[in-house]
Amino acid sequence: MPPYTEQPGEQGVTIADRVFSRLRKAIVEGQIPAGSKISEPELATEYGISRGPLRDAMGRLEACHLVERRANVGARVVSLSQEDLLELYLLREALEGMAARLAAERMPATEIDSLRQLLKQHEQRADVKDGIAYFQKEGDLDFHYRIIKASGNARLIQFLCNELYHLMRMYRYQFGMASSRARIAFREHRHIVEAIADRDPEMAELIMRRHIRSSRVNVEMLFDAQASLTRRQGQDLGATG
Amino acid sequence: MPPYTEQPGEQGVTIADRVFSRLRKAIVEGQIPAGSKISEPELATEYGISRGPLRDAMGRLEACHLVERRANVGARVVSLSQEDLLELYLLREALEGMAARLAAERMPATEIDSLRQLLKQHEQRADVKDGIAYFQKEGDLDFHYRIIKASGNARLIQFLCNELYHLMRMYRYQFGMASSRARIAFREHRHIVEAIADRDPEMAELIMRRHIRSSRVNVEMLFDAQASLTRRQGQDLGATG
DNA sequence: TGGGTCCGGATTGTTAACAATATTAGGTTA
DNA sequence: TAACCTAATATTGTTAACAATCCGGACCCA
Repeated sequence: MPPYTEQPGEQGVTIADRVFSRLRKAIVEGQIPAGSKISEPELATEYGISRGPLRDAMGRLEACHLVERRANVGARVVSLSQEDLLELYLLREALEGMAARLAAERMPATEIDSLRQLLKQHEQRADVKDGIAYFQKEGDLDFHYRIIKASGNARLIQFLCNELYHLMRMYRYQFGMASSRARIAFREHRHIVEAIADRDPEMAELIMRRHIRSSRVNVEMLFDAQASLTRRQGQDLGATG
Repeated sequence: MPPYTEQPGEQGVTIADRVFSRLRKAIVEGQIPAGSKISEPELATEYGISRGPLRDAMGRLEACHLVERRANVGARVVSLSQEDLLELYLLREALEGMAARLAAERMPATEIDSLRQLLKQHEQRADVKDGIAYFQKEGDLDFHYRIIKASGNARLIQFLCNELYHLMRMYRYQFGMASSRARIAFREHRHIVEAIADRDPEMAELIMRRHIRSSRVNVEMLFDAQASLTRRQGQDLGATG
């Protein structure tokens, strides 16, 4: 009875590949809590493998910033912070702005059509109530994913889609930032596509940057509201205690 | 007689740390040729270590894009291409533009002074003939390094200074792009510092982006000239052969 | 009671042997 | 002669045992 059985979406020829995918999913979705310590022997026996490929997988997780290691001490799942999320938004603003610029220069007309269809799908689902969550969760990422791919810049794609993508997903899972911005974001997406279709790189970059910056500001306000709320709660506790 | 003796600049507590630094240096400086295959047992015996920490080090080298691995096949030193270098310049344009923007917002006045002093040193050395090469080789990187650090964005710093920095150094070593642009580049550096001192983020980003784009265009022209040259040589060979 | 030192347990880093995979050379056949 | 199959070989992936390092608690001392 092998304790490790392959699951869909865990493609990869070597054990380290598969356990990497599996661990990444567990971390992103919070099954292994953020900030928690990871014991190598424990995980190894749990997955029914040896420590060798596990350490390999851990190294890759470290490379995409999902775990942090200290020599002779151990590894912890990365702990998410509000500051870090805001920093990530700045990175995305710069890089995805560039991606939009390049997409406007190079994206084939057929793919632009395909992108328009994607937005139409989003529009239909956005009418449904549950659809908003969907839109925020995966649809938005899908859209950005496509623009990045359309940039045709292998390094840009590699960095955003492999190294940062899962970290962003982790933030979405754990902070769960569904918001009233869904409709506004959707409209911004349409403007971006229009700029790309117009072959206007400057405009495409500008709108994409503003789009991401708006998301950032939105999140920032959310954090501020949260902070003032907890502060008030703290005061209440102080009064009653 | 241990075949492995620590060298300066190879700090790191674990064997994997040290061999990683050492391998990285060897690859960047071309002692291990670009595109060449890496044999694990060979390197392991050469460094007097086992394959375990070597594989660990290889994994990290892969993470910063200096080697490429294929399962059950092996690892090769990354082979540099002109297209890839041009892609890298686009990344830098986006990210270092953002870094300059942030630096203009946050860089302490004392550090701005220090940066001015650095430029003064460059100015003095730029007068010397050998100085131009120095300026192009390390001085330029130093300047950009400082701006990036001054951005205060940990992710930005991490990505540019750890993951991409050594790859850029590798390109400089192997393509050796000293050029007549040294003086122009120096003047652009001064403009960037002025914009930062003026606390003008827009301007700082704009100039930095133009600065990097100019480098990119310069390299592009160099490649074109090179290509037409080899093409002509090919024709000559065809005529004489 | 507070601080410091030392020891034991647990965890990580490292090693060498074992298993599985891909490449290459050689032979065979159409 | 060229294409294909087969087997040998070398390389990588994996495992389990060994060594080095760090963390926590007990003990001692001021």
